[in-house]
Amino acid sequence: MHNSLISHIRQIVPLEEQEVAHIQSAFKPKQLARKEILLHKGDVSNHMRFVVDGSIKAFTLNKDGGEHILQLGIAGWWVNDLYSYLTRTPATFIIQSVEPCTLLQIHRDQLEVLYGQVPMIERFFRIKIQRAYVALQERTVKAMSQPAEVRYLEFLKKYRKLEQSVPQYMIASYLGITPEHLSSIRKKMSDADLS
Amino acid sequence: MHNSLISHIRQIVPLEEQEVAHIQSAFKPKQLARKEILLHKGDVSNHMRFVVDGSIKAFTLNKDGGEHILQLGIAGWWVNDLYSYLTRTPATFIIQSVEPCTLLQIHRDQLEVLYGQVPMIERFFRIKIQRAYVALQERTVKAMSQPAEVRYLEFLKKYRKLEQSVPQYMIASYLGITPEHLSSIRKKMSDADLS
DNA sequence: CGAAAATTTGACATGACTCAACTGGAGTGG
DNA sequence: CCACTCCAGTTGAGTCATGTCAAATTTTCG
Repeated sequence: MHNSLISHIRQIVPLEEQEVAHIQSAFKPKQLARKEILLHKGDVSNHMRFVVDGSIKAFTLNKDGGEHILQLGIAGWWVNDLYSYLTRTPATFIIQSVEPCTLLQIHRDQLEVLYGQVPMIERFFRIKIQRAYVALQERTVKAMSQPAEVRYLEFLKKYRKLEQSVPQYMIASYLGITPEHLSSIRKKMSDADLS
Repeated sequence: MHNSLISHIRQIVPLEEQEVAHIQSAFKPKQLARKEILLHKGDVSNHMRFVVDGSIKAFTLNKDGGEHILQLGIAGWWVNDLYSYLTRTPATFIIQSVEPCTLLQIHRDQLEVLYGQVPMIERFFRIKIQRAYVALQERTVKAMSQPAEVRYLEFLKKYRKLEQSVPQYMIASYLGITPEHLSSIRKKMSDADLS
């Protein structure tokens, strides 16, 4: 069984050995091929999803068919349309694997049962959701106040691993710029390095 | 006593008459003069705050002293550093009145008591927080994908009243652009109207 | 009324996008 | 193993979006 989820949860809340067993049987593994769609726009998201391996994205499409990536996920990350999950309303995002991907997911109903067995899990998710909210606030402020180059540098600092796991044009989409523009930023940076 | 809070809550959850009384005694009115600071950066936010009248903003300062407004609030809105409130950590935002302002606020401890008296209130806040999250997601995507003129037009449609209640340079800050740029967008729009 | 703040205006510089062409690597089928 | 194709990434030219700065004008508030 995958241990990364357990150690991930233990970074935030303590767990008894017996509780670990409950968690491991409540989460179901899910394999995704490359570019497989996990959640379609308009469907209700009924699972919380943890990435064990591979990479995955959550995005919207504009009317010209262009992607706007809201979330990128690799090993150790949660990916979901949280609003759809919490409110049982149709998803506004599409969730799709980038590379072949292994997830652990738990259904909403099963999670309710798990809350009874492992009370700490409720705290764990409350904390994760709060952190997601504040991270989004920070990203919003920065998207509006900092030029793309600065945002890219911060991205590199924070998500070094992610940068190596997803193609560059998706990072551009995540940053809210065109692939060409990101390319020119990278060129400018490497030119500056040589001097 | 102010009734706007009660009718606001009743738009989302039903309330008995007795519950209304509990709510009204749990929330305390607070008067603010113009430009009065309600929450300093670094303090912990201990209240949920509902605007009865006037206008108020939540913002960060960059190193040059420039404001970045994350939230604007007028009558009928909630304004808070939600993360600080939820996690009892130091606030990253400053909350300050724009115009003289009347709030109704409830302390965290008092809210716990109120949850016992009026269970619907817990659902009410859960729904409000979820909506805040999805609104922020939408704003983030649009900040990165749409030009300032489009964002301003959407702002006008959604927040007509707000536009008349706060100075233009704050709207520019909320939109993530300079006051000069917003001014030129408005000029272009009014020029186009005449043709 | 007078001072301070907010808004407008215009000239200029930089950021970012579009489009088109090119490069280079990863399959794929012969 | 080679030629071919496809796709990601790069490059450059031209254009539009947005920021900076300074000055003029209007509004607000004491």
